[in-house]
Amino acid sequence: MEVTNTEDKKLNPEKNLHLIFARARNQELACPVRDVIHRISDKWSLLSILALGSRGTLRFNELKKEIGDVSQRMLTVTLRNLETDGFVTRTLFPEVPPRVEYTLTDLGKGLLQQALLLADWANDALPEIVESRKKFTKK
Amino acid sequence: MEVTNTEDKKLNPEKNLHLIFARARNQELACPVRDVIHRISDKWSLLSILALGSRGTLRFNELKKEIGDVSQRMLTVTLRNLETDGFVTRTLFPEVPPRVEYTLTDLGKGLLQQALLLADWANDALPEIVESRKKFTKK
DNA sequence: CAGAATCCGAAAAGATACTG
DNA sequence: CAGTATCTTTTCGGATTCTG
Repeated sequence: MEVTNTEDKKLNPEKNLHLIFARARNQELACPVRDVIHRISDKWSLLSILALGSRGTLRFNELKKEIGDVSQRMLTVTLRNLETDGFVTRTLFPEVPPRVEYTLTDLGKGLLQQALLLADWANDALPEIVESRKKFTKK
Repeated sequence: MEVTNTEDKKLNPEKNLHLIFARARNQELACPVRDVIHRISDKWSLLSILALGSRGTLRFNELKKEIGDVSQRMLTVTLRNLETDGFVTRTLFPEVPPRVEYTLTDLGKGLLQQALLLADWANDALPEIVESRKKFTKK
C-alpha cells in the first residue's frame, strides 16, 4: 500500500498531500477529500449529522423540526445520500401511520467527530474572518 | 460570553451543539459552521489551501498547474474569496509581465490543519463509503 | 407520517474571447 | 502573466401536489 502509517500521519500529515493530489487528478477514482467535502458541503448534510449526533435517534419530522428551516424534499434527499454513503441508517417500522427512525452509523459518528472539530475551529476563527471581510467590503 | 472554555470543548464538544444550532437558526448572524463549510465546500477552495500548504508560496499559474483541472475563472474567484476571508495573501509585483504570489496566512494555516485532519479521515473512511454506495446502486 | 414526483428560479461553474 | 467580461450549461434547492 501507498499509505503511510498512523504515526507518520499524525506527526506529518503533509506527507499525504501528494497522494491526495494524485487522486484529485485521477478522473477514474474520486479524490476522497473532494468526495467527502462535496457530500457534507451541501446545505443540510452537516446539520443533519449534528442533529442526529446530539439527539441520538430521530424520526423524520423530529429531525425536520430540529433543523428548522429545511424543506421536506431537501431533508429527504439529504438523508438518502447520507444513507447511501453509510453515515446514517434508516429504519422503517411498518405501522399505520408509518414511523421511520434515523440514527448515525459508526462511520457517521466518525464524520460527526470531524464535523465537531471543524465546528469548534470555525467558532474560534469566525471573528478573524469577519474582520477580514470588513476590510474588503470597504474597498 | 456563552462560550464554554477550551477544556470543556476538547472533552465534550457536544456541549456546543445547542449553541451551533441556535446560531444556525438565527438568520441575522450567520452560523459559523455553515459559513465556513460553505466557503470551503466549493469545488476548489480546499484544494487551493492544500496546494499552498504543501508548496508554500505559489504564483497564479503554478497554483493552477498544481490543482490541475481548475479553470482560470474559477481559480480567480476562489482566490478572491479566500483572500477576502483572510486565508491567503495576494502579493502583486508590479513588473512586466506581472507576477502575483499567493501564500497562506496564519488563519489559512489553521484551516489547512483542519483540512488535513479531514483529508486523513476521508482517506481512511473512503473504502467503507464506497462499499456502502455499492449496496445501494445494486438495489 | 413520510415520502415521491414535478416544476421552476437562483446560483454555481465551465468555455471562450479579450486585455493591461 | 494574470487576470476580466460575457455567455452558456449544470446543479441546487424551494414550492406545490399527490400517495400508501
